[in-house]
Amino acid sequence: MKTRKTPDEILKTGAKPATSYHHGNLERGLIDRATEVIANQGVEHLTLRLLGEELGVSRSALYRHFPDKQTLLVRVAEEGFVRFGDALDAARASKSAEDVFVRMGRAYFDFARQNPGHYRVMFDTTVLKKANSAKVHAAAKRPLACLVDEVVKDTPETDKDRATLIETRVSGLWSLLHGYSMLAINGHLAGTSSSVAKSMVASVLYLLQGQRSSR
Amino acid sequence: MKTRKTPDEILKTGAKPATSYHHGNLERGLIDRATEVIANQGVEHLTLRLLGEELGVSRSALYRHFPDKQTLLVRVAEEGFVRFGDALDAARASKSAEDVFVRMGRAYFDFARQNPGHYRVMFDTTVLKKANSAKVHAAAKRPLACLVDEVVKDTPETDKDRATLIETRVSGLWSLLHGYSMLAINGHLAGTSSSVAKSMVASVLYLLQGQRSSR
DNA sequence: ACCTGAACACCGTTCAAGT
DNA sequence: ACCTGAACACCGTTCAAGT
Repeated sequence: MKTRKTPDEILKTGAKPATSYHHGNLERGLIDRATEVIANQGVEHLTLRLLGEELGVSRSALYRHFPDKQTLLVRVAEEGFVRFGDALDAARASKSAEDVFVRMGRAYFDFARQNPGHYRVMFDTTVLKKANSAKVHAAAKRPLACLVDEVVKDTPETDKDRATLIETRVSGLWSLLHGYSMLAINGHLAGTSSSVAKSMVASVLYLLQGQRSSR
Repeated sequence: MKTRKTPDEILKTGAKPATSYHHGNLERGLIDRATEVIANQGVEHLTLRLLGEELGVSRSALYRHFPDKQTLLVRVAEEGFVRFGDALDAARASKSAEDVFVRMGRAYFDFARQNPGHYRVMFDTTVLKKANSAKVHAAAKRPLACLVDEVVKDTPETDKDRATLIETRVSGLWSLLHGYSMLAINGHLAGTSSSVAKSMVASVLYLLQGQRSSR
């Protein structure tokens, strides 16, 4: 357990981890290993002692790179938001407007299910609440901005009270996707992985249909 | 801080808490106080030491009534599910079918916002996952059963693949409500309390409209 | 500049001992 | 039967000391 390292890790961190960490890659190693532990066992099982042990480093070595454990988690969340934003952004390349929302819905849901550790840390209150890092807050805005952009495009300018309608549409879509993601991650949704995904897509289309009928 | 007690608490637990706990009301006191702490400060701030201190009892007194801390949390969740089920059930008394879903949506959302501590513990994975209490699992089923019942009523029997449609409709409504609840609790939704509630109701109606159009 | 290792103040849990 | 208080094995964090 103590020296469990995949070939990839050894490659990444150098052949002599105990000394190579003197050259500045411990920070990277801490983030990567923390991400793995969170994904596999959940945030609550991440301890600095275990982290140090697995990287072949003292348990207080972290403090040379981060003010505290919380800040390490903020960094994990930040990288999650960037990847999440990329995934949502990539899903926007589509022809029909309807297809965009289905693709974004799938991208959202897939990211959450494939990166449950990341997703939980990203939307956990305690981690982001008092994070004074401007970077993480900027990164957190981008995924939502993708959703907002597409809703704006899909909402005619002729509408009276257009701003309110847009806000309602965005919060509705986001809530639906966040709800499906959280319930799926926490094992509350019965059925196979693909049947749940089908339900999710159907629900996005149902909601979209209702939203559009109000135009 | 150590002996902070409201008049209500003293009334509930007796005038001489240190001795009255010998008569079997410590279990009740632990659950009530834990509920308050979780609601006000979150689960992560609940410690057995603080709990004992505030109830005027040793930190290990809990173990006479619960196997461990986790089981106390399960009891808190269990009582939450009962009250949650009651709230949803009460919302079902209505004339139009459409109104039922709006009322249930409001009841769901209001419960979550008024009992954020309870709601988080109830849907937190780590608490319920390994809870071997049959009671809590039964209590957890009732709120969802309310939603299922109304969807069943609202889905014509003539439908082909009716079971799948019902499952999709239920998971959609539940995800929408859970998403709105969690995002609101965690402070991710902008706007006033009532404007967010309006958006939530509008989204429920949008989703419902889409679901019904597929009949 | 970067890491170690002992120390500190916490935590949940156990258990012999008190009443 | 119910609770105490010391003890144990953990935890995050600090800091003087090593290289």
